[in-house]
Amino acid sequence: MTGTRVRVRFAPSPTGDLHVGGARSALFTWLFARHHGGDFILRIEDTDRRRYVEGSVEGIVESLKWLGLEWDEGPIFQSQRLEIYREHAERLVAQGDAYPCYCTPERLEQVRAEQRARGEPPGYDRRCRNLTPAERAEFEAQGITPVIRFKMPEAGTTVVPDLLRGNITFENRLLEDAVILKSDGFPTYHLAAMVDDHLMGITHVTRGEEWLPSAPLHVRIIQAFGWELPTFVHLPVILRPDGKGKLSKRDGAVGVLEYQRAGYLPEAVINYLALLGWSYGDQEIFTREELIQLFDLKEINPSPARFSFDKLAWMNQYYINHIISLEDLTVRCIPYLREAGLVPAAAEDPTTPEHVYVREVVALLKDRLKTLAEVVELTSFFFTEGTEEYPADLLVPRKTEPASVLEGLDRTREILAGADFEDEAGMEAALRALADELGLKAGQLFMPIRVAATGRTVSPGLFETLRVLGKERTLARLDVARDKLRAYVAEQSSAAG
RNA sequence: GCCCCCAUAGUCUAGAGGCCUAGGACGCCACCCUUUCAAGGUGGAGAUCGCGGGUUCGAAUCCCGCUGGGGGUACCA
Repeated sequence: MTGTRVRVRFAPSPTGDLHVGGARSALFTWLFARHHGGDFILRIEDTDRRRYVEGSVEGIVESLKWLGLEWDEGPIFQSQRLEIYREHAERLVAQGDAYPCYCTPERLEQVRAEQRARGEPPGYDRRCRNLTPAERAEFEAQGITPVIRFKMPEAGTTVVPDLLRGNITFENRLLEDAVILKSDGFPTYHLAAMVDDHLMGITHVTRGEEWLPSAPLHVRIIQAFGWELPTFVHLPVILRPDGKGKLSKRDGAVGVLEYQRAGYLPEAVINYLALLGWSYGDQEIFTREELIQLFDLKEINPSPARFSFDKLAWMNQYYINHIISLEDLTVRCIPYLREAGLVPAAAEDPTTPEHVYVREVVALLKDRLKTLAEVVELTSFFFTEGTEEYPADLLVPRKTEPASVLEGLDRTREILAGADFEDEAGMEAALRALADELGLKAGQLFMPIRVAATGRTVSPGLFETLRVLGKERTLARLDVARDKLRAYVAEQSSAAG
């Protein structure tokens, strides 16, 4: 297969949102294609009408686009290729490699039940494998639409070559005659995927490890057609954080689009997913280009890995704090702030004062943001006239007298009224001196100011916050705080007295 | 039950016979920085390399068995 152009595909079935496991398969496949300058094809395996979920194709497409995994061909829908699969199934029947089966679901279920009762491995008993033409005609006369089953050899072994695990040998006698064409005329995965992979010139079949048990069937089907085997790469499954089974929707945020909504960066998600089963020495942070250059399917660790929400969250924060630029972060935060109604549309234009202001705010949050969505909660007070409502006692730190806090705020207002708000160091020096004079620790003075200015006890650095807030709003908020505190002190003393 | 895959700290992993007194990262703990929260810095706890046999002068690395975990066992993918 050396010398041929690499062609790979991502082939999800439209049964729901694209989840992180599927996204990782797509990523590995895409990286391999890009590394080799090959083709990445998107194929939709919609051959089960019962499990089809409306809108999931759109979701898959949106997810892949968001992650930046662009495809070169497709999406190709298997449901539009039914004729192709039917012809191939008929060809196998004509060659004697497949046969129509008229057994009812009820009979199959009964057979399985009996096998289980006898402790035998369940499987089709091949009753229709050797029907006489007369028997076949009889079933046809009854109007039964048959399924087509593939004839597995009854003895010997089938070897599946897997890129990550080497040759895997299966006993043919333990394999059954699987259905390849259903009675509704749709193919099963086994037929459709093999036919498409061949017709589309797929060189490397990347798919989840859950396909390993049916791989010998696939090998036999391909051989029955006389086609060349592709390179099989069975990617390890992703396990739940507790390791108990495959990761699934029940385990929390698992859909790719959920991460988009929660304010994760696609590059962080990509980086995290790449590290789940693949590594490059001690390096952990990779640009997309580095990933393309360094990635190799052969180096994938075949053991299943658990999904860690914690590490993904860390990765996202790391990208926000250290990788992307301030302007980039600003641009990405604006949609969240817009949606919350905190900033005007003008902020989207980088030449406007509104945009510049958002950037100043975001600059203060760059080291604190874990997700983009958090920007709303963490910065809302920068975009409103006053602060949100807060209880008066929030202004009084532990082990501090309300009266001295009130005095501190009064004096602070006087000092700040005459201060240059662009001079953070100057404001800090003046207020530190004030704290000294009042016999307070810096924190005992700074916390009330913080609460007055922001309405909360957690915020960016105090003086940069004041600078961005500006004198007018700061003084107004200090006035509100002083009134609130005076009322509180009065209430306390009357209660005490 | 049967078949298949996998097996280094709580988690993701480095390691392809001697470089390993097993390296990195997340998480955890402590200290430093410090006006809160983060970020950052320094240090720490945490792995008899699942267990038992081999092979070898020498094994986390090779072989076998066991155990554990995972996957499959559909007219689902």
